[in-house]
Amino acid sequence: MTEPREKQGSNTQRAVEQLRDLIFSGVLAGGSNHLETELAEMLGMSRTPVREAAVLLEAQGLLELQPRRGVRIQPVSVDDMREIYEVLTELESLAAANAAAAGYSDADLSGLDAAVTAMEESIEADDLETWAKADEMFHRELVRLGKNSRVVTIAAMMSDQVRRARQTTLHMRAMPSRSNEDHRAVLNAIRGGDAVEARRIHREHRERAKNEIIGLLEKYRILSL
Amino acid sequence: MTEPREKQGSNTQRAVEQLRDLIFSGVLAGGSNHLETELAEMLGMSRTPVREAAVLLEAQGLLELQPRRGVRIQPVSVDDMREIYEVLTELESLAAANAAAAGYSDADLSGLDAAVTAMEESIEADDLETWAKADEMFHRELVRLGKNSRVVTIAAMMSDQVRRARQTTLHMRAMPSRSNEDHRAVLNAIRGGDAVEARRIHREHRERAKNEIIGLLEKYRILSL
DNA sequence: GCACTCATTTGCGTATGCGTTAAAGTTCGC
DNA sequence: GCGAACTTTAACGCATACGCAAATGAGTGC
Repeated sequence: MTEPREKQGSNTQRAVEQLRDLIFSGVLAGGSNHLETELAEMLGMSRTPVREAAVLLEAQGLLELQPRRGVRIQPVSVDDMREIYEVLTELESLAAANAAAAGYSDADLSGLDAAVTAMEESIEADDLETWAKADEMFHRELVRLGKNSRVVTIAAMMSDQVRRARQTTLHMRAMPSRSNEDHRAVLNAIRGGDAVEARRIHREHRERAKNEIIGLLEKYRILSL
Repeated sequence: MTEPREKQGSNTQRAVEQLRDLIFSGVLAGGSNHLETELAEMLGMSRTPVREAAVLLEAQGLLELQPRRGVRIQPVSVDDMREIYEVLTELESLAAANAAAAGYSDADLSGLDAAVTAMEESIEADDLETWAKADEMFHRELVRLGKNSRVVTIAAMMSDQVRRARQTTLHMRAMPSRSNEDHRAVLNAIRGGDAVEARRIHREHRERAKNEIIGLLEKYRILSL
């Protein structure tokens, strides 16, 4: 349940990072199979650390080890998306409620505020890429403020599982004005110490986000990513 | 995010199972350190599969790999318990609501019913061990009925993290009559298709369970397990 | 007695090679 | 031509060994 060990420079750690990058970017496509030896060559190291990285990434739900068929990159179907968003909705809403109950000062909430502001600016500038980064920052900061390290870890895991799909669909979506109103409203509820309202708003926000991305996948007949 | 690979009889799989048993039973005590070589000897295999098992169990939050200090069994503090129960409460309540909305038949709910009945019987018989098993079965079946595989996996992980503590405190607690009334009420709400009620009852049930076990730890000055 | 330096020990991350076995390919019979 | 049986190939799980570096212990000087 820990983050990958902070083994600065170990080959396993490097393999984890590089494999993640390859998975999120789609270079290693959802559903594709790759032998351990192939990946070891790709990453320029022996099979042992690659295998160890794969075990870890399997536990994170990003891939599946299939003996004699190699490492299968876990595709994410529409149903997977539903599941993932369901978990995120529950746990982030909990975090929002906890954050509201925590009595944070304005300084404590500056990270959230900065993310919302960055999103507002990127919407004005029509810059979806920057918006996406700020969006991610908002959600990460939100769960951090909820002060449950397990929620932080699980939410990160779920976000990772859905990352490729979000990246792939980013430019298919409308400019997320409504989304950011929600973010601002959640932040205000937290600032005002209203746990019930923070939870409610965030839940509705996440439900909308789920429906939007699933709607895109269905519209464009994307069965899985 | 997958269950450990179903590699029947592989040393890694065996190591995972045996280490889990040792951890849950307290033989490998929370906070204790064990070298990979020591564990390899204990399990009668070479270090490679032991290390692979440890990587996996680290990802499940049961232990931590500390270079040169070995494998540290993750102790569970009162704060950890709070976190774990918070996650379980959210996700199981979601599962209860989903199960209620799913329109299950009586046959579909027979597993839940059997668990509740077994608990009632073991309460009559003053048999806490049997009650604990039935309790676990109830919770597992509940999340299964919620039909979100990720919730199933996360809930299992959280339950594992708290397993030693529950086992250790089992005989310190009162006979759980109220607990089982809750179980019966949740089942009835699910049977009646009332998602809001199922969620509410289960949430209160889990809150009570959390407060009870934490109360025990604090009463007996048990700082961590 | 304490702090510093150097030498030794040892634990781990990794590379390599071997044995097992599943999968792929080939051959033969109908 | 198709299916079954046999053979070959190769991927993986694992054991072993090696090199690196962190930790420990010993010795010396103040």
